[in-house]
Amino acid sequence: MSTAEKPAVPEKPALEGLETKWQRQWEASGTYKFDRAKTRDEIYAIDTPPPTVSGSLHIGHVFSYTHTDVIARFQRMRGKDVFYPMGWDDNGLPTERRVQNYYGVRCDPSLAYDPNFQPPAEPPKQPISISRPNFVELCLRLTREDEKAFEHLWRYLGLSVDWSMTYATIDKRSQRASQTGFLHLLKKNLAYQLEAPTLWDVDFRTAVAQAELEDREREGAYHRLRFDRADADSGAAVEIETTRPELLPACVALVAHPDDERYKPLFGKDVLTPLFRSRVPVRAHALADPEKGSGIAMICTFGDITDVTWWRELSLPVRAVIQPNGTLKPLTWGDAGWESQDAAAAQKAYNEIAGQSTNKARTRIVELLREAGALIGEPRPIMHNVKFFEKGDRPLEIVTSRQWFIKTIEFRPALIERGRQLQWHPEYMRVRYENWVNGLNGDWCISRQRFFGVPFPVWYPLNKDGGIEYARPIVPDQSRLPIDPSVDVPDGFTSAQRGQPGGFAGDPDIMDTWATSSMTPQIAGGWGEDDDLFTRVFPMDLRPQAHDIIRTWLFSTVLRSHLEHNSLPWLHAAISGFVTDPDRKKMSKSKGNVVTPFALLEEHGSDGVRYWAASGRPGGDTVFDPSQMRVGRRLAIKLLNASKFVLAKPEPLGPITEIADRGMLTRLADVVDLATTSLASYDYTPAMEKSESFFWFFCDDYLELVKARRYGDHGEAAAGSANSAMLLALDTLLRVFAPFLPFVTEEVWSWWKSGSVHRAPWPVAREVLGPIGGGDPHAADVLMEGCRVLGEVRKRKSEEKKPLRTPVVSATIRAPQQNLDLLDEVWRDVSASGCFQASPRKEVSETFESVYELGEPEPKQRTPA
RNA sequence: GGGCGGUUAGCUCAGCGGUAGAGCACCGGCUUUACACGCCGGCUGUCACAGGUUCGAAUCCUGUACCGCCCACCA
Repeated sequence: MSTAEKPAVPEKPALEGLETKWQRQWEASGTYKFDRAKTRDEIYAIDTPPPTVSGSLHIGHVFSYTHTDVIARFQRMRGKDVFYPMGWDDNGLPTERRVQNYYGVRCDPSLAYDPNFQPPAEPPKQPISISRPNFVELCLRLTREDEKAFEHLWRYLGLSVDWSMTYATIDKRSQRASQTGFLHLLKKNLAYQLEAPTLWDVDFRTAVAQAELEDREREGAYHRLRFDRADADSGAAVEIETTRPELLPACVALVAHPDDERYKPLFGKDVLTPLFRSRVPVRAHALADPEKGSGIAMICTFGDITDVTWWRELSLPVRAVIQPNGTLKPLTWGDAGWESQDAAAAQKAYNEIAGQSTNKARTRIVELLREAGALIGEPRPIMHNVKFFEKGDRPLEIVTSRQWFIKTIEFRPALIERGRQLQWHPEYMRVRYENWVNGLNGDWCISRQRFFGVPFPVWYPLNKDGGIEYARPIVPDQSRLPIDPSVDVPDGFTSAQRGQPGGFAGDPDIMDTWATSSMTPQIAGGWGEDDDLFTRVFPMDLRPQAHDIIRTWLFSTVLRSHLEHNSLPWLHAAISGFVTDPDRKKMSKSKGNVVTPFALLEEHGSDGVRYWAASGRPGGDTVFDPSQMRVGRRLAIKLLNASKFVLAKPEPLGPITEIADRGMLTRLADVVDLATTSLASYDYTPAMEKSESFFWFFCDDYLELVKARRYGDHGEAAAGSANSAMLLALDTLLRVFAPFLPFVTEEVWSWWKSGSVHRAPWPVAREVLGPIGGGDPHAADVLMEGCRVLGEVRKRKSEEKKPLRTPVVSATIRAPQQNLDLLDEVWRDVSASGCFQASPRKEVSETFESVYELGEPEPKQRTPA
């Protein structure tokens, strides 16, 4: 299938419509179909990031997914069978939130399923409460719509995905993999359940993981409070500073540094909390910072993570006041755990804040403290960082609840080692991973008190009194997975026994979205259900992703693979940066600076947008820049037109003998080598850049230089040499550009070749140099000298404001001997291209000060051949 | 507080030990038989700053400043 009989070169080639035309053709021909008959070493497997379908796609997605596609296309042309599925992340809170707003509904798990429920056409002001199954149905309905829109965009962008291999993080396969993985961990005692203080979002009313935290700067204030000594004989008081005085009723101790001379005498002694008159000990702990506040802090259950550490390490009692909804719980002072030297006064004070949110309670308790004389001075306003759930609106609290955890902390050294085995692109991103692993302060909490997600495949027996026996979970046989314990019944029970004493109860929680996403290599690779496929693709070759989710997605995937398979999930991680606006801020929906990607693809062409994306180096943030897209579009158009010119004579017409042709191919071979090296090392940017600059040289200098000869001005052999050389160059260039500009290269390829350029072999220098018997650096020097002189002539004509076809009547070329010698060898082409009417005088000179005398341009052109 | 990137022409960036580069923008030309969605030419810089290594530094080392980001037990 060398060349077609007659090339179908359009009269006026254009980019418009190529996206639609070729995405259809690729689908019809199965161009990107994965061939599962191949063995692991013949396969290049990609663990695609499943985009969150409930969010909208923005230009950042187009940017980073293009990078992956460039690599995929390169590897495919290198002969690998590319395993490139697409996933959709439809699991979790973002979907829930979108469904709530889109349909105007709220999930109420206590309601029964209504098979006839249909959401109203317009979301009502007052949300409708619906059952969990109804809610999940709406989630699935909406995500299906979103997924269609995403796929449409991806196809239009030209991602070379095998679209028969999509998965969604909520689908049956994902649920099965997710639940299987969980049960394995449970069996190996690597997953466990614990009632413990947990980071808690009071609006979503769910536990969240450390990886989902973010700091936000908020106003706060230092309040200096006086604690009296409990021993009657001592009047000396202790002063502490706190930003959260409303937690005073939850105070269980004071703490200072063991070496702090100021407080040493107090260690082991008791003090009384103001207002509530609870007796609490003064303790020593190395985490207390003598420089902060007054050097002594109050420990509450629980104000922050440090409180949890102190509480655990000092074996302090629990005195919790924050409820799951963020308000202070009602309680009776004087009861066990709530001892007070003056229960009546404590109760009176507490009643002022009970049931209130932390903010309101804070305001009120400050007034009470002031009245009681326990507030020293006035609160001093400060700005400080407060921990938030990244999707939340109010500061996180710490609430004690029963949650599932995956053991993480004990594997830190092994995980660091895994990170070192992984090849990072760019290399410095490894540091972020190590920072994260080293900073972990607890096991991974994977349970969420939400509705749309993968349920825990666990039931619990109920004892005679109907109490849940958490210590004896009932798990299903693997063959039953996936299951929903709120619907399915454990073996040996009947559904009538649900919730009955002596019966069973399903675990009500769902898994954190990352608990499922951390298994994308297993899900996409068919782990547990198509093990033949799995062994062919796992461990995968590439995980492409952005740097903001190293601590979540990348980390958790490495962890799960380490625990499940004792291996890395992939060999390479390619980390892309962000798209920023011109002020260097990340473009995001919340900042209101996003641009709809589809409009950009239509305006600049997918190839144009991909060109801009490919200019962003791995790991580097890139400015959103439509002018670069225009440059890419121009490049694509230039490819069409140059190809049309080259393909005017689509058959090689003879051996490549002319020196300019040999020089051009020699330079091209260098470009091929460089592009290959750069792409093979995941550094696609130089490949694009060098190919592009060579191509413009090819068009504007080389083609102009040999044009006349190619038209036959110097005989058939000379014309044939040019023709054969430019055909070979075009063939090579189309393949080099194919990963970056898949549409235009495929279009041109179709004019004269059969099959897809994207299945053509990646070019190698040997093939380019074969017809000229190897590289010829001298020929390249000759070519460049010819171009240099041509440049001088053009400059002269431009300065004289004359057309380029203006003849050079006479010339004196001054240059070093070496240059003059080179020029001699290519003079015929230079003379024709520069319109020299006579041979120039040549003078040896160390400087280049040639003189060109211009004549009058010929009024009439010769007719085309 | 610790760390990672970055700082080169108005803009976006390449160069990473040997006389400062590209594209865009801007200005001036040119209907040249592939392309006016084009072509030719021009203008533009104490390579953030300060030291050091070197025959020679944008390039290597040390420090400083600023920008962006990551991490941290921020009472």
